[in-house]
Amino acid sequence: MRGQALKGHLDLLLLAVLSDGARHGYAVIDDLRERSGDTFDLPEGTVYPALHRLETGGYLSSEWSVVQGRRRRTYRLTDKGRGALGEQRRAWGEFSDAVANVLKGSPWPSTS
Amino acid sequence: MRGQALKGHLDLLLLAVLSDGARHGYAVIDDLRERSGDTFDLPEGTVYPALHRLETGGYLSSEWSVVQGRRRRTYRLTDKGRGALGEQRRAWGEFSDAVANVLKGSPWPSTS
DNA sequence: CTTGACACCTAGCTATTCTTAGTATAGGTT
DNA sequence: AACCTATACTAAGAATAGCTAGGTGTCAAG
Repeated sequence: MRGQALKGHLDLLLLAVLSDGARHGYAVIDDLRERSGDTFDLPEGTVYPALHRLETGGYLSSEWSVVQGRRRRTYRLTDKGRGALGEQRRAWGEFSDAVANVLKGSPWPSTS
Repeated sequence: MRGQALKGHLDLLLLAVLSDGARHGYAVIDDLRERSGDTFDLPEGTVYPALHRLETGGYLSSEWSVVQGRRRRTYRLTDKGRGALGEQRRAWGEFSDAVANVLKGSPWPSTS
């Protein structure tokens, strides 16, 4: 997963993971990696700022706690966030269908 | 299709359209719009520079002609371009599968 | 007491698309 | 003739947002 294929789709992924239940940032990263079969192994510098942005936008709320001496910030989807997830899912469906339609016109190479 | 969901996927789309046969830039734009069901209605300022970039990279070759008084630059996939298309298809498949896997974990909203 | 996993943070860079504006021909309309 | 629309290409700058790279600190294992 190099390149910037993620652009514009990161929020969808984060909201989706958090719609499963509240999690702290590090756990979001782990979950995303596992659920995607190692395809999305995102750096912290990508995920933390994105979570902050989503919270600022009112899509997430957060709460601090301390577990075994380590501080954690646990994020939870707000109603607005849940609504946004639905919209982003819709947009993803439209986008991926459109790509599929463009691709299906052209032939596959001979199994490189 | 607002936002920058396209980032990182534009080359794939252009190569796919051109793998169907040589076309000039304007025709690429039209084709993309039609094939995607109006989802990808890209501005010229997006497509032309991208075609130049692909040609500079050796993925496309171009040829000038004049049709009804208007000059046209017709682009054609090179072998390198065809190889890149295969690789980009693979990458798209991996990407979209990964997104699907992340999404399927979380529940759908109640049909907004 | 050093290493590695856990857990968080931010400033600045970079890549790429989009915006905006311009050139030019052909054909139709008023 | 003047004007508009569709066709067709181009360049320069703005804007977005993810990534790099660096930093803080805790805990458990070797």
